[in-house]
Amino acid sequence: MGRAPCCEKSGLKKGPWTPEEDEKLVAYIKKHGQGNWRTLPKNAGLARCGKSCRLRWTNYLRPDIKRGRFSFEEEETIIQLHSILGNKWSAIAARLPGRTDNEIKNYWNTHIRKRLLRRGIDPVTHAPRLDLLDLSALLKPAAYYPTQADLDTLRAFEPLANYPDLLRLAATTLLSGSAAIADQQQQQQQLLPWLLQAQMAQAAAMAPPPPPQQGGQNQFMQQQAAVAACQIPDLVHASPTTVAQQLAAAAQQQQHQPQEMAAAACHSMQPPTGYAADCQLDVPALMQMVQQPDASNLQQWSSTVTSSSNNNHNVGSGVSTPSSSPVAGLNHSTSAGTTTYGGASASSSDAAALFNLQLSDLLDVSDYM
DNA sequence: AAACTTCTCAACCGCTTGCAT
DNA sequence: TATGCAAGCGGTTGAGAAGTT
Repeated sequence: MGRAPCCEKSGLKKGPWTPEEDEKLVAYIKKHGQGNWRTLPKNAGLARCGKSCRLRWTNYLRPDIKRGRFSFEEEETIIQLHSILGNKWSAIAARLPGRTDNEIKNYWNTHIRKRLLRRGIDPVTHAPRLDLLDLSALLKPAAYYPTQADLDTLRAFEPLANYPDLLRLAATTLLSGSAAIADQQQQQQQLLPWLLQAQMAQAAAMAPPPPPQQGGQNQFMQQQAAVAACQIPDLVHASPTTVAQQLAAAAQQQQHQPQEMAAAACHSMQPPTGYAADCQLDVPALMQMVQQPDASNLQQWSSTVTSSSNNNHNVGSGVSTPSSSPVAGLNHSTSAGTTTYGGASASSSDAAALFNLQLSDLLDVSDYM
């Protein structure tokens, strides 16, 4: 249907409001109240469109608007609400008396967003930015040659080589353990479980919109991601049902608004209150699991994810290895302490040497920059 | 002091939603 | 059910302020 313009385009003033205009608008609304913004300008003697009047009133002239800097409490509230609601500025503003959605949006974009980025937190997902991760940071920065302890640390990660996403997760945990800033460390640790969920939701959402004839297949793949999420209850103590429901719901919307859906799916997974959640990543359990001879649980999970990511769709993780990455072509298999990469075999005792070659290949950071 | 860059935020634009007919 | 319209929303813009060289 054709849409009528919100106001007549000709003869209406635009741009900054003058004190006289403000006065007219305030006087009129005080006398007649709000409502019918279309006819208000004419009745109030203003050469403005109704939309402009409404905006001026709601964002600036309203008597209950709080002016001045945002308090620490307000800022914390905004961050927490944003982690839950996303860019729903009006919803956030509804919980901050005296603040307008426009004001909060501006404050977010000019202050909070930058601060989160500086802390290494993605302002969209509120998760640590894994794209900035580098496993080399696991080694002591000052040590040109890694110590035996460093190599042992890396060796412990060897079984994860076939699971790039888990490798990144574990790396994040280790990095957070050595972080200089205490609160950042705590935040990263608390965020990990939620991050795992969010990554999967994000990946499902970011998958290219399917052509009409392939819609069913795409939805199937996203459902598979949800199923995969449910298959790691030993690692992520969250409600798998909830995760699956959220992913499935998100997948239904994906055809229309993939970006918004991603954000919604991530936010709906509510990272822990001030990042405290009812789920926890059990890193020791993760390491124990991957060090089992057959690592069957991980294999099962990983194969479920990867089997649903054919046709170049990386459903398993938001930061899954791209198809161009060396790992995509790895012919990997694991068995009793031996890991095979593309036909080459190495025992655990050779892990450190092997990792020197493989880790950099696994973490192709440039793909995410 | 001038020129330039960066930051801030009020206002606008275009789209969506919800309601009345 | 389809249409028209008002109101609301979120993203973006651009002028002025503030900071830097």
